[in-house]
Amino acid sequence: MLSKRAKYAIKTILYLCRNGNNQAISAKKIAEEENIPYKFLENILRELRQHKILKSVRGPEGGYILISHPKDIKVVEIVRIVDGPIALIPCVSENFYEKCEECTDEQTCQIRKLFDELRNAMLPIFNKSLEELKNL
Amino acid sequence: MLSKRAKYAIKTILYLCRNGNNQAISAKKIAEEENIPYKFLENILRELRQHKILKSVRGPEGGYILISHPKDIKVVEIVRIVDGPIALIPCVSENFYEKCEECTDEQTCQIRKLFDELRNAMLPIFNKSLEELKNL
DNA sequence: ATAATTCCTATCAAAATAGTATGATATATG
DNA sequence: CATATATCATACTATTTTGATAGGAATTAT
Repeated sequence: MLSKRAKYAIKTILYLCRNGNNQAISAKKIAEEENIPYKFLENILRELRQHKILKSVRGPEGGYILISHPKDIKVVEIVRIVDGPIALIPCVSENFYEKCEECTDEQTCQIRKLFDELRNAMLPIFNKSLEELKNL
Repeated sequence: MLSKRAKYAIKTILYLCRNGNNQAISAKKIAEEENIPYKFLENILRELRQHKILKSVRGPEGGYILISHPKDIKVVEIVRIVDGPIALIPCVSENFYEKCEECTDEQTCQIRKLFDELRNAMLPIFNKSLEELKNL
């Protein structure tokens, strides 16, 4: 399952997309409009800023602004930042690889092969840009 | 992520496949051979039995036997029994549908559209039979 | 009778998830 | 400069899910 954190993150970025990236939009406003718990959103926004998805402006009239154009932000980036791996088992993850404890031979593991296929099927969907998502 | 429960379940069924479905195989043996905690496995086996994936024989020389031929058992069945929905958000699940709390309009929700596409991309992979999985 | 097994319910511990609290820091504006 | 409005940072808490264990009852081949 996608975490609420990730869902909120995507919603937030979609919201920022819709509102142009000229002026900063405050966490408060995003929280109200998108129905996201304010303090929880703050955490998410900080994480997105630290990963250079958006930048912040402090003080009154401050808020958050997307760094890149929506066409250059992929859904997969957001999900990886917030939720971690796309793959459903860690031994087929590109970005968060981990060996399975009990697995004796990765090369012949049938479960691994299946979930590798699965990951490859999922990736093209996750690779869509926020621009494409907006126009779905 | 796939739960260990689901992974153990698939491994168990693959093990039963390999050993033919003539004679019952005990939980003890499966646990040892496949490195699954015995008591945890018992729970999983019971669930699979209750869902008619396998049948049990009690007493000495007892154990578990697959009910159907591996070609007639789909990975997706096992995952749904053990882990629940395939879809990453509940509002696009066929078998475990739930409305998203905050969503105002499902028809226009872009996140929903994306995860519906995702689910449709995942399904063909999950629909493989255990027989196919064995021969991957 | 015995031992090997499934069957069942309850319980537990650890980890992940979702959210809250508190307060420091920065800054536009009057 | 004072104030109000923001972000920034860390730590905490509550709830749910996951992974596993405990203890014993019921069944049955030998």
